[in-house]
Amino acid sequence: MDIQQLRYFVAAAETGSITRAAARCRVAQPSVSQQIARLEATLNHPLFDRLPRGIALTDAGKALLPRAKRILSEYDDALLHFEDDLDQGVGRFTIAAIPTIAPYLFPKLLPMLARDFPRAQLTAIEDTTENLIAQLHDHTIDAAILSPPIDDPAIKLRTVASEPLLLSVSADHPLAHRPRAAVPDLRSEPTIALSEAHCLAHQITGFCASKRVAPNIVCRTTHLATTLALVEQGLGIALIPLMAARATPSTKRSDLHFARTPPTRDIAIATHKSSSPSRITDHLADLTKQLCERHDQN
Amino acid sequence: MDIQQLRYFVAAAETGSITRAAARCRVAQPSVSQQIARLEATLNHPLFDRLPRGIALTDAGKALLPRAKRILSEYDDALLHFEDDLDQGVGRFTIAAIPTIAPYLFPKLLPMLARDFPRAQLTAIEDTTENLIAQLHDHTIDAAILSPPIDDPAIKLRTVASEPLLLSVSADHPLAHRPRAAVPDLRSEPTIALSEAHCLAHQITGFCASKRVAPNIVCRTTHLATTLALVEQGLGIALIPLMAARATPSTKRSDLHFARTPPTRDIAIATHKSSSPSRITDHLADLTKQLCERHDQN
DNA sequence: GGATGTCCATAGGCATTCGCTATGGTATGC
DNA sequence: GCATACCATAGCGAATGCCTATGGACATCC
Repeated sequence: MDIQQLRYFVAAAETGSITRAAARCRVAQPSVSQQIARLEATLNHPLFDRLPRGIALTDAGKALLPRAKRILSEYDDALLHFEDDLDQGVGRFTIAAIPTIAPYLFPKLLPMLARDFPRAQLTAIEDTTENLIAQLHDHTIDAAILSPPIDDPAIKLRTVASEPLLLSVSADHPLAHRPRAAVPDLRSEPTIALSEAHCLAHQITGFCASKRVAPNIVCRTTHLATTLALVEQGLGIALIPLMAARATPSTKRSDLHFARTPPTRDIAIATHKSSSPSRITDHLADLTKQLCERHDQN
Repeated sequence: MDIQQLRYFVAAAETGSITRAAARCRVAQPSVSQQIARLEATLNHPLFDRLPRGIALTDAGKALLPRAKRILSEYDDALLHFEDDLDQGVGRFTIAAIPTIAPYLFPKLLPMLARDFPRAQLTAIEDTTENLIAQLHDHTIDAAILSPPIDDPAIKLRTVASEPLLLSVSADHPLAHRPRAAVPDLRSEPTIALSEAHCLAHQITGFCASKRVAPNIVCRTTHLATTLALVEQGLGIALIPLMAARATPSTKRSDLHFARTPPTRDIAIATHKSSSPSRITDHLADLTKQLCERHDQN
């Protein structure tokens, strides 16, 4: 039983004649005879009564007809709408971001992506850089939003933005009402840092080292949200990304831009090098860029 | 693009490997490679990225996957449920009856048939014997309930019942309170007859001729319902089938059985000789027989 | 870094299948 | 009884599908 046989069968059922079915299908009459005979053999039931003037469905033929039509309609739809589906990004896509990005970008990003690709089946994942790279390797995820550097020749990076890190202090901290922060402010102040599982922790460490500042780390948290809460309670100061400051505004905190040579982190879309271009990934990059630029403007 | 190719495609997408897909489908690996390559060629898009360790879906592959699954599921369901459908009488069936039967049997018969074959798509037709025979010939209808004789070698008849004709008179007619009717009662009484398009009219004419009675026909109606209405108004008497009397009881009418040698008509299921046996037709015959016998018992 | 293993693609051979033309058989209708 | 309409069968050639064997690319292991 294959598609062709079903097509011949439906044509014969609808025209009531093998000859007319052959004409409709643009083949010779014996081809239809043969395929219908073969179909009857595989189903082990005659599908038509052979009349002197054409054919008529048997009970078996009547039972098969609606199913055959459904199969053919699914089949034809597939061929007809495949290109449209492709343009509209139909299919299952899984995107990911690191924990210092996901909670601040996904709430805006995912609805926008779902709006622009309403027929896509989107899944979002949050994990560390290391795990995301591994998942890109085995193609569990299609794209990851993370922060360079990534030292893996199999990973393709598209840097879409660069965002400053701000100095976040409690509202009643002496620095709170200064218009700008400066690197020396970091010195000896009690500082809240992130766990070293996060790349942001290493980026901050690198920045401090380059400025010859050794921060006085009094606490390490496993998530930026915790860091912010601790800052608000006055337990210390912290360097936080712009998107975190913008996404979780608070009157109990003051987030200061650095006056000069601010620390920054890049935001990049990572994909596997062997993946072919993807409309959704491209659009993900565009949207991420837009969102980061919007943060910068305010 | 055929079923096999789609099956290989889905297997490859789900296992992430052409080799594993081949194993799952119990064929050699090159067969899967080849069919997927062919599928990609017909769709004009690569469906997989070839990785050093397996394969991964492209956007095109992701778009095709849900449609491929739907096609396969319809296809597999068809093969799996075909026999069940056949047993349950799935399919479109058209049954018919002549106008002196249809209004009295169909209201009970069709619901019973629909109950016993809930998945059948039933259509009922009412037309004259002549037209029904023609429709049996071109297989527009599957079976017809009518009354013999039918003189057509291509039509197969199953006589399922024989019902008496009753003498129907107005409630205030002198005959109304007689327990039985007799043939002489027909003589010279004003009589309502059916149009000669109905076989019942001919059957009655034949009966009268055999009894040497020439009824005094004062009116011909095109439908039994009209005949009954006229009888109730006292415009004349009429011979009506038992089922009509039972289905439309009225206090304004009295329907008398004949004491001896009552006129009768047979009820038969007509099918085309070249039709193969049909569960629904068989059951139609059973139900018709039951209904007629129920009339007889009351 | 060379050997090994894994995985997919390609080549060539074999059997099957499909569609075609030609023809036969059967019932119908004039 | 002949012509017609319709389906089935036969036989042929082309195409297709699956197979085994092999090649090439990349990763892994010692």
